[in-house]
Amino acid sequence: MKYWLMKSEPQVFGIDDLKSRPNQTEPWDGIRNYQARNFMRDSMNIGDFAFFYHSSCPKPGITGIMEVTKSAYPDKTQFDPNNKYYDPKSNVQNPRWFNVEVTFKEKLVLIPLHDIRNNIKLATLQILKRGNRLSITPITKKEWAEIMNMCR
DNA sequence: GCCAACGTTGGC
DNA sequence: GCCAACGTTGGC
Repeated sequence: MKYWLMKSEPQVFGIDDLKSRPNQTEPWDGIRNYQARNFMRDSMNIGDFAFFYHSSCPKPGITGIMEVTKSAYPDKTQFDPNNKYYDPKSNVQNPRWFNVEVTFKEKLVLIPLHDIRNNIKLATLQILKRGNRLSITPITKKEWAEIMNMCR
C-alpha cells in the first residue's frame, strides 16, 4: 500500500465537496500534467491512502484523508468539447489523460502548510521543494505517520 | 495581483 | 532537437 498527497483548490473542489458526493466518491479528473498522470496511471492502487491538500486559498494545508477506490481509467472530461478540461489532441482510441477514483475517509483539523514547513522531520516532502508544482506526489510511510502525529 | 519556477509549444 | 515564448501553478 502506498501513500499520496493530492492537491485541490477548495473553491473548485474541496474536502467537503468530496464528503457530500454520492458514496463520498469522486473521479480525480482534470489532471493535465504528465508526471501526475503517470502516478495515477502507473503507481496508484486500490487501497492506497492520500492526504487531501487545499491549495490556492487563504489557509493552504492538509484537511483530510481519502482512499483510492478505483484504479486509473481514461479521464472522460478530455473528450467533452464543452468541458474545460477538453483536450482536442486526445482521442478515445489512444487516451492521453487518466484518473483514479477517491473516497472520503476522514476530515482532519487543518494542518497548515506553515506548520508542515516548520517540521524538520518533513523536510523531505516533495511539496516543500523549491518550485514544486506537482498536484499529486507520493509520500513515504514515515512522512505519513509524522503528519498524522501533528493532528492527533 | 505579483512573480518565481517550471512545463509545454512550435518555429526553425 | 534546440530554445524562446508563453501559460500555469500556487504561496504570499
